[in-house]
Amino acid sequence: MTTRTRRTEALSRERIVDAAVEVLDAAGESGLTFKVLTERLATGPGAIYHHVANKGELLAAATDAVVAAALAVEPAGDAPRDRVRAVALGLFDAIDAHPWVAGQLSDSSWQATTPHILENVGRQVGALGVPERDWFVVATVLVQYILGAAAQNAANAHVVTPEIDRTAHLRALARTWQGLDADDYPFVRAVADQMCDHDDREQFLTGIDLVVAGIAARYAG
Amino acid sequence: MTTRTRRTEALSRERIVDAAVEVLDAAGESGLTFKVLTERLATGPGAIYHHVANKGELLAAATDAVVAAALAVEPAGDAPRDRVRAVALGLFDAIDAHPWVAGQLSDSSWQATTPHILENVGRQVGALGVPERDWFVVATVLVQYILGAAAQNAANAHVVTPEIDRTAHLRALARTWQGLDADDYPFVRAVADQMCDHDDREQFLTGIDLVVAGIAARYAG
DNA sequence: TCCAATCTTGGAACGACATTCCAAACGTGT
DNA sequence: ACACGTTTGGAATGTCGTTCCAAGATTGGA
Repeated sequence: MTTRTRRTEALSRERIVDAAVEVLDAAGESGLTFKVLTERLATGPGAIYHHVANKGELLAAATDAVVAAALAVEPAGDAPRDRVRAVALGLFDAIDAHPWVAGQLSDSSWQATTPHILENVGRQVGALGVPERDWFVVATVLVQYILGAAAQNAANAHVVTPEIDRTAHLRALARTWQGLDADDYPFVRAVADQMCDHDDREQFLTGIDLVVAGIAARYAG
Repeated sequence: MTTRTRRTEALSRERIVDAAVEVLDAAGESGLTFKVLTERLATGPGAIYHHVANKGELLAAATDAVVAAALAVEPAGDAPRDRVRAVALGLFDAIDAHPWVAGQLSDSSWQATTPHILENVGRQVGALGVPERDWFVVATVLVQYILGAAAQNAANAHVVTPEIDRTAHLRALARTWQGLDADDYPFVRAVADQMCDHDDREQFLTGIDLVVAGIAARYAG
């Protein structure tokens, strides 16, 4: 027999990443420091650095853990449109629940996760009637929209922690938009009220449907 | 007369933001420190803090400056589709030239720039045949795709500074994708070659066309 | 069972950073 | 010429990521 148990549960890369995710969820990206991590794991910095190269790698691993969990659930539904929606919503909700993930999307180190996402989205693309030579372009466009919309939603949601404040915040923002210069911002002033009433998830799904409709239109018989 | 000239050109918020943009372009987000900023402006930290609240505000102001410059050019062309493409490409190229902007998109402090972008994109939406009650949803979807695609492109481009390395890097990445598990990643393996040959700008425009096509399909006749 | 080789741990120390504080220098209005 | 508010720049502070090293724990072989 090789290893049984230790006095305290053994420190491992997985345990460190799990703790990092919990800290990030609770305190955001700026809340993840080696100080709180050592306190939570009851150890020292040196021990952590023995399992993780640096903070960037830790952030990337945490991001990967969240994304992998979101992609683990099989998309339900028969129609390719429904399956695309399911995968997209899974990612959207994951980033909404872990807003710090959005900040990692523009960092290059996380790009190891890209194939994982592309695979899950891409599988639905073929069923959508797209010829194989356009698979990459179409799947990538979908991924770009999904991650872009999720990231911006996370940025908006980041402002208001308590759920109740959302309405008040949107109302205040709408007033700001209404107060913009009438010559410079006619469009923004016109849609200020719509912004106030919109639902983030519904809006996201509308975007997915729009892109899917564009794909269907282009590759229709 | 109030102020004429000083020994050295007076320090101002604008001069600080301009210097910050130059440093960010040259050294990236991690390269912008108060040390290099004080050296470049030949002053001390206290002087800078008298014009700027903190580093976050400075980053937001730099982002705003870049975005505002990109939106300043009037979109040419008659067809709404061409005008949408012009605005989108302007933002895409701006973020491509200043990759650090992508990292700010998921930060909430920059959101003061959102109306500016939404206005320029939204103006084209009405001409696309979208009824006024859907203006906000459709315009927002477009903005989300534009910023999401540009951000991911910036993340990819960030890896390779010299232009020549791009081909080699893509080829190596394609080999990695080919080597993935055949059962878990059939789609990614199938599109690895397409990924290798694609052009970023062209791919981006295809995405724009796809979304515009979806809009046209939904609101046709 | 004991020993040496190796892996793992955690605390101390370091350099870089954002930010604050303050005293001197500057310009303005009287 | 004088007093007052503004602007400046350097010194000082606390936090952070990271490195280093000596002690502790574990493993495989004699």
